[in-house]
Amino acid sequence: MQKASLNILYTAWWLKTKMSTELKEYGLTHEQYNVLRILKGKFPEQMCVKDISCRMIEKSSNVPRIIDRLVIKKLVKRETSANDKRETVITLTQSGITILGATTEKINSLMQETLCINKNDALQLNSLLEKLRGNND
Amino acid sequence: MQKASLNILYTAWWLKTKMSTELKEYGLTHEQYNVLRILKGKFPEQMCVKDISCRMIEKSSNVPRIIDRLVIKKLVKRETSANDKRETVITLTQSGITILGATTEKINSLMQETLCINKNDALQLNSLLEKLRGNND
DNA sequence: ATAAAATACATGTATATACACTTAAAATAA
DNA sequence: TTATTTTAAGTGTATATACATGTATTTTAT
Repeated sequence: MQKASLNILYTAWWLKTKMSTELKEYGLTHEQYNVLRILKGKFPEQMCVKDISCRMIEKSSNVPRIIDRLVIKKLVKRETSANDKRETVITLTQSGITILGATTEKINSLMQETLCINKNDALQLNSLLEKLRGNND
Repeated sequence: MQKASLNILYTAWWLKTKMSTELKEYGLTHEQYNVLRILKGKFPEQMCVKDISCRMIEKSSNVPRIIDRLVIKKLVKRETSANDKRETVITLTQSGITILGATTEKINSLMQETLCINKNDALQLNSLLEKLRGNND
């Protein structure tokens, strides 16, 4: 059980490292990539910061600051919402869509090549991880 | 496969968060706790920074700076090695041993209480994770 | 023995995490 | 309507990650 925990933590680091290596080629961090992917999921709709936050893998991510960097690179646009002036709505730019397409392809083939896992194993792994967390969230 | 990756990343974050909550009570971060545990593994022998580094879960951890904080809290002692003046040898202090004992107990019972996994599942999970990484490291 | 290469650690920088606090705006209560 | 509470986002701080660079020491090659 101790070992399983260490194994999960290590594997997560291993995965992140592999992915980050690919992403670096496009000047993206793993977290910036996540935000872009979340935005893509709703595109062409806009999303507010809160909605992005609650879809992040790491729930304590500081999304406003990740967006700062994406704005600098002109991969997203940030505007105050018209309906609710507290909200900031984020939109993927054309440039963001393009870079996301290229990186997603890279990441997918990385997965195909380096993850030694078949469909059954993946299903079993998912169910074990969910069981471990007690399916509480 | 995509889902399995996200599941691993999420579960690692979930685990870290649970552990950090316990550790905070003792003013330790997850990474500081890891360093203390690694030192404990060799105690009463000393360890140099390099040997600690290569035992860290996240291999890119910046161990000198984690040690900075442990030194400030007087949980470890840092000295230049007599044999090789390039090396810095780190020793657990009595205070470090005490705090590590208390936190390890806390962490262990946290694991017992919150991880819904039995021996067989743990073994299976370990083998799936190792398979996924291709047993390359 | 001296020069070159390698090693161990420290340090600098950009980004991220974790969490507290601030501010503006909206929702609710009085 | 006005006051209070809640919400959304931004900002500040400490710590960590990822990686490049610097510096002292040791090893190796010449």
